[in-house]
Amino acid sequence: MRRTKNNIEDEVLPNDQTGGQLNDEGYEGSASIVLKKGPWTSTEDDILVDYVKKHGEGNWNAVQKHTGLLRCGKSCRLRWANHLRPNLKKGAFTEEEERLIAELHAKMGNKWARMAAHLPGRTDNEIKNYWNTRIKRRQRAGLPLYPPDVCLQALQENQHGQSSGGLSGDNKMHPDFLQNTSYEIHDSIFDSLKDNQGIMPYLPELSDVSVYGNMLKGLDSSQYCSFVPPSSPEHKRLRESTIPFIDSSNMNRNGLYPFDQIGENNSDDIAQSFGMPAPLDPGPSSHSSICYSHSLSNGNSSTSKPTYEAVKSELPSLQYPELDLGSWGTSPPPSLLESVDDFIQSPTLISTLESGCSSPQNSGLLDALLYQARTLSSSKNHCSDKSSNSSTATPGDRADSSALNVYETEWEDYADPVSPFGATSILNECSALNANANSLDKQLSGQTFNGNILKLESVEEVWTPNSENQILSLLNITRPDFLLASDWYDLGSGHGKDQAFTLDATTSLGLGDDLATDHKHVTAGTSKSSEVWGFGSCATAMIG
DNA sequence: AAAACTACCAACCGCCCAGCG
DNA sequence: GCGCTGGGCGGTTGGTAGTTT
Repeated sequence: MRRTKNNIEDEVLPNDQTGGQLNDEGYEGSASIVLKKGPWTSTEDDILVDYVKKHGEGNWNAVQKHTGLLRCGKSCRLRWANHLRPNLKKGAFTEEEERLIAELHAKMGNKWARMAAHLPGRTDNEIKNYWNTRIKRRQRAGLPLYPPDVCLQALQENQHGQSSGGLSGDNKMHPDFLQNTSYEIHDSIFDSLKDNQGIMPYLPELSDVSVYGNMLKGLDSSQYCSFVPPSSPEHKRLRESTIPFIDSSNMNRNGLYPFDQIGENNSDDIAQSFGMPAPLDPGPSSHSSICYSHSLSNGNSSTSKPTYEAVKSELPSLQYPELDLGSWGTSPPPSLLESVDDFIQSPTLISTLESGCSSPQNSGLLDALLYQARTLSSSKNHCSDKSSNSSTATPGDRADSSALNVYETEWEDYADPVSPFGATSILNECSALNANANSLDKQLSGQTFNGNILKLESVEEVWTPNSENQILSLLNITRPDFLLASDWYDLGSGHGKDQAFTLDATTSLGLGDDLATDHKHVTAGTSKSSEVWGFGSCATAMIG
């Protein structure tokens, strides 16, 4: 590609390049010099290589001075590091490398440079691009991003590592330590499960944001399935999209609150809104001020300690993975965090929602819900009653949604009529909340999901029962993310995204395996379906 | 066969951070 | 504390190749 392009440029640009270099050579300080951007030509490469041979690496800004190369130092550095330095390994990644990348990503998250250190001849950028492509490809194929054995290994290592102290709550760990305990996420997840009767895998038992975030991220994909180091110094890297504290002004144009602004307690509420019991009584810790840094999503750590600053999420290139259950095969559900950012950062999501909730980009919430539902159902067989009639769900579900029935029609257009289940209940809630969150605040308080926090502001600030903030919890499900998860299921339904979505949404309603089975039936015929739903057993097994 | 579309990928850019003087 | 430099990472761009119409 580039080579080709460069070759072409070599034919076209040399005069320009060489001429410019010659003319300007030695006058780097001149304001008239305009550094070149874009693809490198072979001539430029030669110049740079010669320079490095003579002067060695480093001091890249001097390259232009010494060679007249019209490239900035950084460009020279990148060119050298990514393309010109010796021992670079070109070509497709080998299976061994792929596996290693998966393992490393499970441990490190999106620490491409660190991963590259383990892959001689490969660059961070190369790995990143590969991974991002992998995410798309595998998710599209309905395959788990991480090999099962990698996940298991991660889990084992994590558990082993955490037994020595756990990481939760300590985001000041040295990166190396984090790396060594890179699987703490899993550990935390499962510890949490154990401690909490395994009811709500999402709910971090501790106020460890990273744990929570990673749990949400799950084992799904790249960042979605990455066992990102729970914490790292990089929480500082919170950048753009810092969302100020929640207030009405933060509602988007659709009247939806960005998930980021929702307090952690929402998860409980959300779970309850689906007829789920309050997953956990996290105790004081649950109310601990937690700022779920969205940065978790991209592997950047997160801070497990409470923070009072707005946080921004950093997502990998593929921030809108077309999640499919297959990717869950060995992992916890994908994180809601991604969905949140996606929603916030991607205007297309809004439009998509408006156009029918068919966005392929947001599935985190549904994944989470599905995961919850399955976990819940597996842990509580009695919940299977719900699954028999999803649309009606349990009285609790009904009760939760009943308040929202008023808005049911609003979502009819979005609900797939084919759906035999109560997917509409979710939709109803979504619409209801969306339409009149304030009015429902009191009604539904305590009935919203739990564990679906994407990005949290300081809980102490955000979560104030009976306050406006409480509304936010309800609004969790109003997020388009929640409705836009169809892509996960696209793998099974093929063309029927809407249908698939509806079914899955139903499943997410705590309907459990029965519905999962139904869904499986619906998606039958595709090799993906079994894999997708294999997740349930896998997740259960892991939880167990 | 050709156009249109899509997926993939290499490469680059911008922002940020850490280290150093 | 400030500026410089190197480095990391997310996101984007644009070309190529494959597929579909």
